[in-house]
Amino acid sequence: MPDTPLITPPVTRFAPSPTGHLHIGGVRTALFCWAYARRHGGRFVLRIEDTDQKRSNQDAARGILEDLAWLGIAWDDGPEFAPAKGDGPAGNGPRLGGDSRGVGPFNQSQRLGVYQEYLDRLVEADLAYPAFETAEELAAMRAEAQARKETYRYSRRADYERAAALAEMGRRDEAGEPYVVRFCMPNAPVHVTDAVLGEIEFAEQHTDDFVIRKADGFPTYHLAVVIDDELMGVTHVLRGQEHLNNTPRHVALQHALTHPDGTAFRTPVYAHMPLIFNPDGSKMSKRDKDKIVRRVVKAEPDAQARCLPHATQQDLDAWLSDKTRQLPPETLLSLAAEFGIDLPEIDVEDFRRSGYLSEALCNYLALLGWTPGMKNDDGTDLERFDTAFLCEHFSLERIGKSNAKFDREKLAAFNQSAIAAFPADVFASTLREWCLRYDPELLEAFGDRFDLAARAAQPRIKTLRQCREPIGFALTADDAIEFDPKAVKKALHKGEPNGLAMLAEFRETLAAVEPFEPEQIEAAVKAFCESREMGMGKLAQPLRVAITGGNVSPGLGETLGLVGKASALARIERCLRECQPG
RNA sequence: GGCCCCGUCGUCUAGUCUGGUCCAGGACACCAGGUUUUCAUCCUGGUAACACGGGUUCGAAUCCCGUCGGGGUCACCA
Repeated sequence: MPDTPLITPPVTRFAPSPTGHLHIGGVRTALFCWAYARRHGGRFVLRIEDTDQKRSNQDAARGILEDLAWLGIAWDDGPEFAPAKGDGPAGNGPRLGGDSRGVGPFNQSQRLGVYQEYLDRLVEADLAYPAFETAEELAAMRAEAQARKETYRYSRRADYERAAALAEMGRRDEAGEPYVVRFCMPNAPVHVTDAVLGEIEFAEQHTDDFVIRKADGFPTYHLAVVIDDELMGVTHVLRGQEHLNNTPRHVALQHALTHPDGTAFRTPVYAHMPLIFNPDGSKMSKRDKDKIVRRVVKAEPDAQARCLPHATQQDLDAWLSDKTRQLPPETLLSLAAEFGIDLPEIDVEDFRRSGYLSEALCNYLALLGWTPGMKNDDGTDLERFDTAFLCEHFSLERIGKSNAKFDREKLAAFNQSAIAAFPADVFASTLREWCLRYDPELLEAFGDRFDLAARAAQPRIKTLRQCREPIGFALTADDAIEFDPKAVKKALHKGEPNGLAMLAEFRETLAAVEPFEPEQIEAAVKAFCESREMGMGKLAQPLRVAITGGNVSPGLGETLGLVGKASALARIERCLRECQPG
């Protein structure tokens, strides 16, 4: 279905519930909502759906704002937020959010009065009604239906007396006793037009009279979402396909609700996006992280003892015996560190910590369920692009219909090229920001050689976290380098003259190199080899072994420059002493 | 189980609406070569898919029906 020409600019919204960091699936939803608004000169609203008092918390809400800012997804209306320097593309940018249209507040918990107003009118018009069954009674009825192999559907009892029910509602309001309000689902099929999926008809007998006001007085998601979308002028609802079955409820509510002046609610354009799964087809769940750590902990014999510094015995036992239980993120992190486990990345924060760049993440995610459908000059499909491109070309009609599996390998490939594409100085400062947050020791360890370390690592890593690998030799003490016997044999013992002899000879030359920087070092090695009419490898490989213990390392100049002249000479001396044949 | 959605290489996908240009193109991964002082990068080449069965048609990945498979959802969670 083509996107209809838009007379008025669209308004999209992203409406997470603040129960933790932003889930990777939510990122894509937010990204598309934002891109769609930008593409058509509309507005992007961020709303916090905190109507579940038990699960919502303000730290999580704050975390989600940070996550979005880091990704460079800027909201026009919503909670105010000042991006910090490390917050990706939005860092040091203008303040995010605000309420220039006067449609806030944007936390649903602050809008209770609004919902109650609409709810009252619904009850008054007999489009909704109070219900007094207890949770136990409902559970019993469900069990009964289950036994008959039927799906339980709530509907108003035939002997329901409205006057008596309203009286009871009034009494309970006075007495502060709980009850719920249910919506009268109309007895007719509901048609939904979806920009991705097309026309869908939901037969009336499959949706029951659902709760719209909970016993604690809060609205349910269904009521709140419909009222807020209307009041905030939302024209396009992009969300995951898991919400498809909720849509007839929302459409029915839109038909029933009216503004105080009598005007009707409008139905927005819906676009339900395919879901994202793990490679094995399972759901990408925050619990995956707990699952993998729990498995390791259960398998380790002395696990309990090793866990205790990180968590109380009580919490641990509860967590170990209940598969649905989650440990606080920090605890999980320290346990993972304790047992050397790589946690699967699920939330934005996980990917950020693992050293993925927001550029790569956004690019990869945009491709999960959407393609620009354009070619590069060489005829290959265009799939590397930035968010500016996305904002210019995103369209609902090119959203796919089938679910996707999340492929970390491809993400890593995107990340690697994003890293490689940075100018050296930009990469160094990107890595520095990352280290500041996740690996300050590394920053400390390299000191004024940090930029060189970044330069050596840049072409060799897929994630920022991997930066220790190619330059790890520089973090080992000179006398702690372990010489790999195979490398020693190949590079130092073979040939005539052998590598050790080359090293002994080159020592003097190296000692004279000044300044001791990659370019000068490379030049010295080159000149040395040319003067003897031999290949660079004859000297380069022995040097590698002497400095790093193995035969793989960054460029020679970088490798030597990273340890510094004193260490380089010391390592060569030690190698000469300890790696003699026999 | 009811309802709803989906089904092209291992994975993400182009192509499906408007049937022929598709013995199906790209990307990631994998394999083989090449460049390079090692590694990484880079370059070249290769393996690999229209779920199945009917139908419509001169012709089907593309249209129709059925089967099978996958997913979502059936809460006082969102």
